[in-house]
Amino acid sequence: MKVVLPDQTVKELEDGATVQDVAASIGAGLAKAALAGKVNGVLVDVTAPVTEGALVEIVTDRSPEALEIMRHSTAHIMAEAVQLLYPGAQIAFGPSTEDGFFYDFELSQSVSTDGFEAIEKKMAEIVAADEPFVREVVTREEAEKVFADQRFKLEHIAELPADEDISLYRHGSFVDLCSGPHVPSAGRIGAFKLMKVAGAYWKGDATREMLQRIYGTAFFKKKDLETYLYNIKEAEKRDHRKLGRELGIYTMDPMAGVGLPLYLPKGARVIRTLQEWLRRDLYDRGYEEVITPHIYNADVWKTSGHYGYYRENMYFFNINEGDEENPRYSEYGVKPMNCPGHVMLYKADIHSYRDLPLRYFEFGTVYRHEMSGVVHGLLRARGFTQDDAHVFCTRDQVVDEVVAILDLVDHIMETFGFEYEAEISTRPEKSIGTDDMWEHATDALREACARHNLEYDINEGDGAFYGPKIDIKVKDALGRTWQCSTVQIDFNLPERFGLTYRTEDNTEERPWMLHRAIFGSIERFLGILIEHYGGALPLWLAPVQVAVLPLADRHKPACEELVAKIKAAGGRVELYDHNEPMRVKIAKAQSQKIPYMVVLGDKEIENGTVSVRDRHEGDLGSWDVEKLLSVIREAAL
RNA sequence: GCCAACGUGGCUCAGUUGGUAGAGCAACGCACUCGUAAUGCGUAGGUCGCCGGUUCGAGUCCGGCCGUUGGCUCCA
Repeated sequence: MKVVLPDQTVKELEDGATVQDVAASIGAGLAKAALAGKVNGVLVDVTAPVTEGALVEIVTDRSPEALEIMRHSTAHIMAEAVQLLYPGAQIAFGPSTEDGFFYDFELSQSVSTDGFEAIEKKMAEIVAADEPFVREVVTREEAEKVFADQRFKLEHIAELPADEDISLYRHGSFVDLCSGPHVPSAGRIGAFKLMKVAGAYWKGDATREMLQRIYGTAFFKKKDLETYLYNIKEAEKRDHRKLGRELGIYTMDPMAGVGLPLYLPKGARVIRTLQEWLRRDLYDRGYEEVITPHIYNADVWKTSGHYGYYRENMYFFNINEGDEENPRYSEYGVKPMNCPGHVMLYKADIHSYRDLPLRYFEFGTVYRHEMSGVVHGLLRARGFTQDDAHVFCTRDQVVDEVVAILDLVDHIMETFGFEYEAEISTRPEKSIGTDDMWEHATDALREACARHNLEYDINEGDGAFYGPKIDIKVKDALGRTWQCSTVQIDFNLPERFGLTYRTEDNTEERPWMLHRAIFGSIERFLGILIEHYGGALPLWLAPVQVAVLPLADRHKPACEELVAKIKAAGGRVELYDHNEPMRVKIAKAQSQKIPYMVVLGDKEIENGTVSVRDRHEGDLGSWDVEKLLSVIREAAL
């Protein structure tokens, strides 16, 4: 059984304590009450009968686990309220999640957020009534009887192992198939709030019925809920779509088509700066830049296999290469990836083992016809630019190359202060290549991670059909994780395009091919950066680094001179020459998150100084012009 | 693609039970020439996403389409 105790008490007990230990620690009376589920602030599971000397698994009330239990119970109470308010509701699953819980329903009439108030009110009544959660263990036949009118539950029961006991939790009028644990009674539920409704497929299967999912959250303390809601509001202020517009980064025009962002001058500046920054690093690391076409004859896609497998997600078109009288149509496809181009470049020459590894990189803009429902600002667009590279090497060089890529990932993520997680995806069921190749490749990825002291999760069977991969995921301001960097081994394209190299022994060998991207999509990475920094990009990356603010019209000529000097120092600068009071100019520059605002008035012009304001620190006082210029020079690439 | 909600000037939003569109910011003009987060006055700007229906009359009600948002599924 599981007991949730106050944090302080837990410190004195270890897992595996007996009921007597708990009693000794918190006092016999309290323990007895606690184990009976009657002490406020002490959650007690009801999964097992209390017997003297029984082993107790102890969980602190501040532990995530206690919160999870309580949230799951809140989900049950929500489902109870929904069943009372929407008679005939079919219930599906209702687990706790990272920041709350949800429950899936099939209802005769759809719920919208307008219905939340009524549900929350009903939930509050249920909590006030404080009825106990009661666990029951039943046979399959009994369970089928209980859930005779719940088709999703019946389906689920049928899938449970025949010999296994089935546990139910009853609460008030509500009963659900559930392994628990739960709080002892509804009164233990803390502050809760319903958050949103969404559609979700039964069992996550797109071919099954769409259910209505209600999301909510709960905390032990009202204050924690309020903090949570406040944090969401703060995170919304960082939304890259909102900031992207406010800061003049990009825009979307519905006429252009879904998921096709147009980059405004400031957005273009940032993207080009990011590219230039990375380009220099890549040259240092032995990469060579290449440029390949945006469209290819369909034959390329037939050879690569995309024509067969990913046709639906590509943009194909026909063009008349003859004339009106004798039309001769050729089919072309816009590239959804850069690999075939790099493969063709490899094929343009014969290669010796001495050439390897060969590292081609390209800022390649690709177009993928993503499903309409998934596009999301810059984070998931239909057109985007990959910082794509392909490494052609020998079998023995794979580990070193992957290590080098992980080094690069580390350097980039560290520069921006991103925390990231790594995942290795292994061989899926449908895949090509030999066992030996998969084993060697997957081991190479593991070894590279080990050498790099990079911890990773294994995503069994989630590799691409053509090879295993390491994915690197970073978290955005709203806690969502986005895949950025990826390292993939490809058994497919070298084979399909017939790539070879000459070995030391003058035999022909197939090179190994690695795909890798660090930003993944430069535009997506920019979106994540905007949210990460709340729009206040670091000085070296900011589209405008300095705003020059004349105090009055007569100071404009001096300001123009300063602007020229900053430009000459490699700085990006804007002159705020509207006739507005200084506070207005400051406010505007501040809301544009410009790193430095420099004010020129009579005093500064006379002394040859500038008055500098930092977007975070505020007024920095007087600087020599030269000091400002050296800061700018330092930030230049 | 699926479910739901939403769609009013460049942006943020108001518009009562259907009676013929309004504010702030931004823009433009004038005044103010200003010392660190938003000066005053004025001008201009909208076939209320598109198409169809109901009605004497539709921003408002109904249907279809397009788009946006939140999720689900997907992401070579």
